[in-house]
Amino acid sequence: MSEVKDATLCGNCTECKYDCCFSNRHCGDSHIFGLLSPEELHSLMDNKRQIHFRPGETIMKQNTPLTHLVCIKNGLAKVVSEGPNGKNLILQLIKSNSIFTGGGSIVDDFRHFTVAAVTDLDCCFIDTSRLYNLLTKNSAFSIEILKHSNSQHMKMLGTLINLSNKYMPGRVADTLLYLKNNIFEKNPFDFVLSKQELADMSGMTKESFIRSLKEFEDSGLIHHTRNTIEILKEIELTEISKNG
Amino acid sequence: MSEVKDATLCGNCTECKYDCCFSNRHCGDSHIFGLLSPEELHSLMDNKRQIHFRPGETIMKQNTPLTHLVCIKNGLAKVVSEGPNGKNLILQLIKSNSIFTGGGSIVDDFRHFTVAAVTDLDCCFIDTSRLYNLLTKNSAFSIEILKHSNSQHMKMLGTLINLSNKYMPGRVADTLLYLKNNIFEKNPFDFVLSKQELADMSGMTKESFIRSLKEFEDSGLIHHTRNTIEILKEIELTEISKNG
DNA sequence: TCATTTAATTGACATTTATCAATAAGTTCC
DNA sequence: GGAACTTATTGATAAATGTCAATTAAATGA
Repeated sequence: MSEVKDATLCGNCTECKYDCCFSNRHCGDSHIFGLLSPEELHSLMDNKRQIHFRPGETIMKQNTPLTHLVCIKNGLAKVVSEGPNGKNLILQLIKSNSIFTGGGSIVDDFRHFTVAAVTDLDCCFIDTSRLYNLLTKNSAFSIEILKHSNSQHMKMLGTLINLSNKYMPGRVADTLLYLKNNIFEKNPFDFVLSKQELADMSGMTKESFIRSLKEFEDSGLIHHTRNTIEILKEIELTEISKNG
Repeated sequence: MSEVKDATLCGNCTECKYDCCFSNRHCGDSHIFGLLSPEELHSLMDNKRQIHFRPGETIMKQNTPLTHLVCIKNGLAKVVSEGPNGKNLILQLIKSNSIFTGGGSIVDDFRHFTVAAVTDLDCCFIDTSRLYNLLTKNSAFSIEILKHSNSQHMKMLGTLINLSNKYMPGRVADTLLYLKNNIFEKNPFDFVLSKQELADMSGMTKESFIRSLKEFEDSGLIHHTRNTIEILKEIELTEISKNG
């Protein structure tokens, strides 16, 4: 983890014009930061720092105090719930231009998840107390934050309900479709994730994941090499996902 | 489902003094409604109606449009995710004086869960558009709503992570401790829930739940009759819950 | 009260999934 | 290029859990 050159510090607004949250004024699909006035935005971004992470590095650690939100400029991150007995569950992946609030914000102010870099990644940290301060001042902004928060949790619940309702093939199908349609958005796609990580996304052991993948390959539903997966029969795969 | 006498309609503020959300001005542990001015509260409760439900009746049905929030005055409700293949998962129970927003509010405005009465139950419905209207006007209120929303989801995620990380004995132990400490708050406790429902809370079949319960009985951890459960060794049970 | 229905329990068995061990393939570093 | 290490794969087996059928107990309603 290494800090980037001074220019990324928002000393004044002209300089940070090209900075992630400021330049395009949104994170992900919800245009959260677009609702702020230049002054408000400045107050939020004032002491923001952009940090680079290497693959595998931890960005936020579960159970530590939640003092900052993270805003991902580019790269891919994973949200992991570290269970007892070393059982990890990857709840979601976070792409470029996304803000991640971490769920516990406002409630108990500690992190319920670990967030780690999957690829090389640049992100910035936003002081939660500055954010909370804005919530009282700009209601359109706070509604957008509420919306973002609810949206995140609904997605996460979707994942988790899938995990507890479906057998392995359904869960693997879910993971593959999620990777293709939501994360990499092409087919075939290269994946940076290890088989262990894919298994952690699917709530199973890596051995089981590999076996399931092999069955899909044998049935002609997918084609995979070491680092790429191609979905050949998406409809059938969707059907498997539905039926659990 | 039957509507109660006119007095519960908030025609004017004097009359609804004893009504759930108005009289004590809070729902559950977060004093959400206490942050509203009398006028704001009135605008929210204006067309509120209190409805009685019989055990088993559906209060909100999954996948229907989310037009109202529900505020439970007394009785016990269950929040159910209805999965494919008829597999239900009870995500949480809701006690008296709780507001339930249903998660999808503001985001997609349809219900992601079914809510059903477990016992006889009185609740009132609050128009979401009126609530959203207040969000823009009263920032303290909207922050409290955000807090409540986050809190709900964190609890739900806790449940679901338990479900996907633990083996059956751990999940059953969780359910028993949850019932004792969070819902009925006494020991032994009578439970109104069927074994099927307890199994749905624990993410397993009723047969598996019963077997697990029997093992706990044989080990002297609990004592249970048809409709009551007594936790005899809470520390051991907590240990089982932790170890999965 | 008895007949009918529903819920709870038990047992035998099949299926799903994890675990452990062994091997193969790829990476890294010198 | 090769040793040391990590990751991926496969197989054999055990453990966890679900399914199905049979039985018992309780609740309901005429």
